[in-house]
Amino acid sequence: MPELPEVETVRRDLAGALGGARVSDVVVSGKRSIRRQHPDVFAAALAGARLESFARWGKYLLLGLDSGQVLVAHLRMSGQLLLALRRDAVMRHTHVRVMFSDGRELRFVDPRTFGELFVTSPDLPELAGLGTDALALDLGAFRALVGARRARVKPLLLDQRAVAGIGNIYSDEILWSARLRWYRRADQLRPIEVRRLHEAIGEVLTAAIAARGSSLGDGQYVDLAGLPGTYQERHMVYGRAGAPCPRCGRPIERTVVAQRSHFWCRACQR
DNA sequence: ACAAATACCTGTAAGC
DNA sequence: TGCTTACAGGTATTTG
Repeated sequence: MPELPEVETVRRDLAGALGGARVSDVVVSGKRSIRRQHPDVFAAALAGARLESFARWGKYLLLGLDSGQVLVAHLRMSGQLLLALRRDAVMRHTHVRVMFSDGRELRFVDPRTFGELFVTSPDLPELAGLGTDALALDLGAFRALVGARRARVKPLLLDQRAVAGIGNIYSDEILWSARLRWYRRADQLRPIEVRRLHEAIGEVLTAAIAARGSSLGDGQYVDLAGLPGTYQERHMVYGRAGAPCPRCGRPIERTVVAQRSHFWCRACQR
């Protein structure tokens, strides 16, 4: 579910709420969420540590600890990080509770259990191969990347080894903004089209962050306080099959690309 | 060397 | 009112 804008929203919330907080205890009730290491190893690495920094790389959250290690979180499709008080009722699908010495706690809730948390060293060996963050790519680097890839643009935007952070919602919004069809080959885009695509990535992701991300009808993405974002109100194509294109009025189409829904406008995407 | 299919899960909505 | 099916923001692995 969450893509770069949603993860960035949670990152900012965490930085505002938990800077300097000290972990007193960790409870792992769903060990599938801690599958890269033994839950006891995970808990021991966190116990007594203080949260010092809050970074993001693509869709990964990187919480730096005063021990020098890093708590890594990926929400995948249905994961949520929620700030609670220890006395608050624990909702269904809560798999990990990171308790702080001041009575607050960070809860990892994840119905589909695809998400995960782990503690690792600051060189992040598990993230080797992850591409440059989508908001850190300047035009020159983006040109070099795109020019070297034969892939179609939509699969390329979704490939986290190429560019990190873009998922199914934002790839469609970006392609609509750049007026490009999904199947255009990256290395065959004209220079002006590469420029439009790069600009669209920055504009769409930045606007979505300002709106605190997209929350769809099922309420799966919420911020640290459990509140939804509002960027779904500004989706131009995603989830709007049959509705008029905001640019030209022709109906938005839905087609299946690489087993995922793809929303686009036949008239103004070329 | 690729792309496509599959697997991992639960919840919800739509169709019958 | 059920019951069945399709689909969902992601990604690692297997298959072709």
